[in-house]
Amino acid sequence: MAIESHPLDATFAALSDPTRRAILARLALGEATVSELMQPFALSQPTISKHLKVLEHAGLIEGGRDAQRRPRRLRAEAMKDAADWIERFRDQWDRRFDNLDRHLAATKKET
Amino acid sequence: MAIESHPLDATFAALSDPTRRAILARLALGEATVSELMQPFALSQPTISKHLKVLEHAGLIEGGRDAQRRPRRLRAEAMKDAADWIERFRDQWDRRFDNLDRHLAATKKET
DNA sequence: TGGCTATATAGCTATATGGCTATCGAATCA
DNA sequence: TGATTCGATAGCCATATAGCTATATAGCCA
Repeated sequence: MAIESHPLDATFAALSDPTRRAILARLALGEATVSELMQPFALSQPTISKHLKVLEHAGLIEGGRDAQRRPRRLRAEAMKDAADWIERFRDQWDRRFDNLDRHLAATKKET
Repeated sequence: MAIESHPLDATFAALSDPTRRAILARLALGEATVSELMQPFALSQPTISKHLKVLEHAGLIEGGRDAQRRPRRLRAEAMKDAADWIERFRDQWDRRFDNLDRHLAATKKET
């Protein structure tokens, strides 16, 4: 691993777990407490809290407080950074540009 | 981890490493051999090969063969799947919708 | 105060990951 | 053929991660 890690490392790593993606999908509908978030899963509460910590570390969520509850909500900026990185490849799939690219690469090799 | 893993797990996990993202960026310009791909990094050849295997397993690249060379090229479909997943959150950042969302959540709580 | 509810933290285990060196296999070239 | 080049594979190590149970902390309520 590199000495210093890029913010996108943590973002994409956070997105690589299905439980965390489901949590994010839920939070897209509005903020939710830990109890609410753990509801759909057959996982222990500490496990969910750990996932939330990963998401928070990646900047994908943030937490408030409401008495003894710690409602989490989405932070869209980190998601946007990930989206922006992927967007650079858009033309490669959008316009079947990958086929064109292969053709160009093959053509260039001949010259 | 879940018993069966979603394809997106591997895709996002592959994207979480800066070396692999750099490799993908390079491949966006056209296909390249292992020797060419390892050039920008202070990493051993087997390490690069391992990264390539991760990318291939995630469906993000594919390999051809040209004599004893194994040129890799991008596979845009997997990238598109990742993009599509993230896109669902677009309105959350695009139109400052996260602020509106918070307002709605707060309002709903009052009723 | 005492007890209940909501969440965090500690500490353990098993597995996955990223790095390395050493070595093998296959194709090319002299 | 033999040497060289390109790349894959094996095997090792250190660290990170996902899960668990047990326990601690903090706020609310009777």
